[in-house]
Amino acid sequence: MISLAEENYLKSIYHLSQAGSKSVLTNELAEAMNTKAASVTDMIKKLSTKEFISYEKYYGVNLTAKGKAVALSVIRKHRLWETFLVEKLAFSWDEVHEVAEQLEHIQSKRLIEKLDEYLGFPKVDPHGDPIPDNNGKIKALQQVMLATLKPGADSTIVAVRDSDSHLLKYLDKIGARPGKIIKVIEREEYDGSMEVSINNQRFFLSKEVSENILVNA
Amino acid sequence: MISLAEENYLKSIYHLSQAGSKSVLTNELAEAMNTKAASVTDMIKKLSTKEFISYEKYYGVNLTAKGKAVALSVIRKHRLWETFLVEKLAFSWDEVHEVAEQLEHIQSKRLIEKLDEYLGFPKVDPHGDPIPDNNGKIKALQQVMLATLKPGADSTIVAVRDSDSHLLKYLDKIGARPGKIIKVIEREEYDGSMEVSINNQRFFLSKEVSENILVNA
DNA sequence: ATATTATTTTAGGCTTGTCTAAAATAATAT
DNA sequence: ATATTATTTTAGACAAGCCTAAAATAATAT
Repeated sequence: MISLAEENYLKSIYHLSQAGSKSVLTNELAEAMNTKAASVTDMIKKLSTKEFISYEKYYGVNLTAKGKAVALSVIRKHRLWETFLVEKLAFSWDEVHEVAEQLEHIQSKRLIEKLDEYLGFPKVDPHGDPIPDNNGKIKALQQVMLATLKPGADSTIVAVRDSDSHLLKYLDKIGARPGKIIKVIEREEYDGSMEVSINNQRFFLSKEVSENILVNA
Repeated sequence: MISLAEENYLKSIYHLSQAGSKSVLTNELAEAMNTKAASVTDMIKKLSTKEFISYEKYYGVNLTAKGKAVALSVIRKHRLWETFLVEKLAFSWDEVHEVAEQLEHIQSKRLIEKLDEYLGFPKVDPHGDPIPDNNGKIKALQQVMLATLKPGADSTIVAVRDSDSHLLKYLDKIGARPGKIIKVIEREEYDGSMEVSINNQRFFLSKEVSENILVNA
């Protein structure tokens, strides 16, 4: 008995608590959920009563084991559906997110088991993000922002952080996909931009872009 | 701008108006939607304002062209997803309905186009029901209830009316699937039950069952 | 240590979709 | 033609999830 809105909040809390290691604050969550702080407080209370999160007034929230399990199950579904859309329906990389946001809420254990099997039990989704298993176990990838690499370093792209469709389209165009090798040629200190090579082609990436590309540590 | 509840109402109205040829009455709809007449009246007003139905107080509703288009689009999605579940994910016939009830509300034109293509542009779903095309055209099958056939007649099963999972399981067990040939051996007048043969095996079917099996006219 | 600023919560209200109980209307039986 | 019964609508209420504006609390600056 968990609503769509509740699932989305739990998923967001999970992602935000992965980013920083502290409690997730009301305003952070409001921004992530595209809503107002007051609405977040309402929902937080509900989730807390249902014991999906622990909540200390004015000091943010943390997922309980129960809440984390829900979040990971939603993420699992999201990533399996994204894989399906790209591998089977020939969606391109940048088109899948919105649709997967809907599909992730379909309730049917059997469906997800069958889908997983149909896809050959994939370990990562098309963005390179790991797919949690049936028990909510997820392999933490050793990933760092491309932005942090020094000139001369080369590394494999494992994931893209933002799911903004303009970014994904751009990355697709220059061939910056998970699995690809990327090499840092030069880095400008004053604005954090860098020149890189992918497939033996050179590109300039702004700091915004290079912070969104995650590579092997 | 159409909600899940609205889509479900329109779908139900469509199905009910296929069954009988008159306006769909509030109580019929209430029963079909598993809700109360007062709730139906509320929703009917909203759908009427939005011009999905025409509504005469106390005399029931009819779909407008606009409303029919929505209903058929939902039905199209439902039937394509059912086909996917059975053909690709190896669901059995009787398991798909519930899941398809959820999947039919996913909003993405592109997804449905791709799914249709992936399935090879099927014309009927696993229950033998026709799949409306992209423009909402649906081929009306010439179908009659098995219950109306006379002894000696043989005919091809084209669809099953009720989607109750017990019924579907039972029909699956005796091999009564769309495409199969069924022959009426004998019919009891007093209770409407009949003896039939499928795959050269004989079965007794109650009137309830034989009214739910639809065959070629 | 206190004042200012930023964040969070509370209070009260809105919409959607549901409900029950009562009133209105239509259908049916005498 | 009128009374009874069945159906439908109205009225008023409620939960979920959101909102704005105001109040409370925490963080920060002096």
